[in-house]
Formats: sequence, C-alpha cells, structure tokens
Amino acid sequence: MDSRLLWGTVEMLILEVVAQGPTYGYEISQTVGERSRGYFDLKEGSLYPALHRLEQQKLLTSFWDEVEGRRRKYYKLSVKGQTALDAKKAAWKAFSQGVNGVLGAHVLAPGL
Amino acid sequence: MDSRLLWGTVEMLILEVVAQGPTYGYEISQTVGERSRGYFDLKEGSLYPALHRLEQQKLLTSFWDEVEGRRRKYYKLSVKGQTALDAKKAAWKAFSQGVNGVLGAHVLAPGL
DNA sequence: TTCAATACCTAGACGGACAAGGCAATGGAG
DNA sequence: CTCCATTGCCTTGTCCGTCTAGGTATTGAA
Repeated sequence: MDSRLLWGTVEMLILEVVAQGPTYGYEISQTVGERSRGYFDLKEGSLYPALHRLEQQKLLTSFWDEVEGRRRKYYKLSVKGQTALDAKKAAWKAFSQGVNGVLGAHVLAPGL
Repeated sequence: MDSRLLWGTVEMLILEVVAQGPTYGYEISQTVGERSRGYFDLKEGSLYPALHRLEQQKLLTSFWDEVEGRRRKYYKLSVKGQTALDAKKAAWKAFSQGVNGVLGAHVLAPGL
C-alpha cells in the first residue's frame, strides 16, 4: 500500500480501535490489520509515536498491566478522545467524498 | 480540512483532471475545487511542485500557449500517465475500503 | 539452544504540503 | 490615471508524520 495515503488517518484508526474497549499497542496493530483485511500493516515506528501523541493530547489515558509475564501498556479512550474521534471521522468522510467528487461519482459510486 | 489527509492524493487528483483533456495549473486548481464542492483548495505550493514531479516522471507532457495575453503551461496526460492514474485510483479504492473496514462498515456504509 | 512471537521503545532520514514570498499581464472600479 | 483583484507561473524554507532500523525483554515451541 502507499504509505503516503496513511497521513493523518493513523490516529483516527487507533482511536477507533481503542474506542471499542481498552487495548494495547501490539493488539491495536493486529486489530487494524485484521479489520482492514490485511491492507494495513501499522509499523511500530508509526504506531508508538502516534500513541504517545494521543496520550499527550489527553485523547487517550494509559495504565500498565502484566499478563502471563508480558508487560502491556493499555490505553483507554477519554471523553475528549471520543470527541476527537467523531471529528476525525467526519473529516474523513468529507475528505473521501471530496476525492470521489473529483474522481467522478459515476466511477466509484456503483462499486462503493 | 486536514491537509495531512492530502498526502499522496494530490497527484491522483491532478492526473484525473488532466485526463479529461489538456489543461493548465490554474484551471486544474479551480476544477478540483469545484468538483469537490469547494472542499479542496489546492495551494500553489502543492500544485506546481506536483505538476513538475508528474512531468519529470513523464506522466504528463506540457506545452506553452498564450491566450489573451496570458501565458499558460498546458499539460496533457501521457499513456504512462493513464496507467499511473488507473493504479492510483485502484490504490485509493483499496485504501478507503481499508479505512472503512476499520471504522466498521455499519458506521459509514448507509450514508455512503 | 535457537528462533518466532509477543511487547515496548527511539533516533534519524525522508518527502510532500504549506506559508509566504516573487514576477507579470489584464481589466474593471474609483 | 491609479489601484487592485484576478489570472498565471514559480521557488524557498519550514513543518511533521511515517518509515527504517535499531535496541531491550519475556515466553514457549522446535
């Protein structure tokens, strides 16, 4: 896939996954991969910095836990995070509609 | 709009517009704006470097013309450019499907 | 013992979109 | 005539998110 397309969407994808319940980095990347049918392969160099940004912006809160000898940093969506997620989804919708508008609705609309 | 989302799509949008017939920078930005219902506002600092990249990659060919005292650099899609456009559109489709997959089809599918 | 999988992290490189600047011609408002 | 919006092209430098590639550590199976 073209990684350039990813710009600005990684945070939305992460927030969306965390919105379904507390989870941690490694699992997030797995979930994103599965739910996109293998299309996305979130790299650690993108994933962890993004998680740190989101936490710093207080869109996510975190706590450490240990399961079967494995340290995991769990993330939970904050109220502010839910608001941000809603905004990002609205922005994504507007963006994709904008792109499809330029591409010509007749081209993609039927299959989409 | 979130300009980060634009990453990787500007070239596709330009190729698509040029694919409908020879045109020039200023008109391309107008067309993209109109066809996205005002959503996109292609900045010159993005537009012209992108046109130069596309020409350098031989996806576009260009020629100068003058109409009513105004110098215009017209661009035309090459065969290679059409192939690249098709690929970019396929990539966009896969990408947007991937995103929507993560967001959950039930969320966006009805409205889309 | 070795290696895949799990699980976290970081430094540095890369590259495209942006802001802000420049140049030049037209044509209408004042 | 003068000003300025519009048309039309271009470039420099900044910004910042993604990636590559590296590091550490545990578990459990081959």
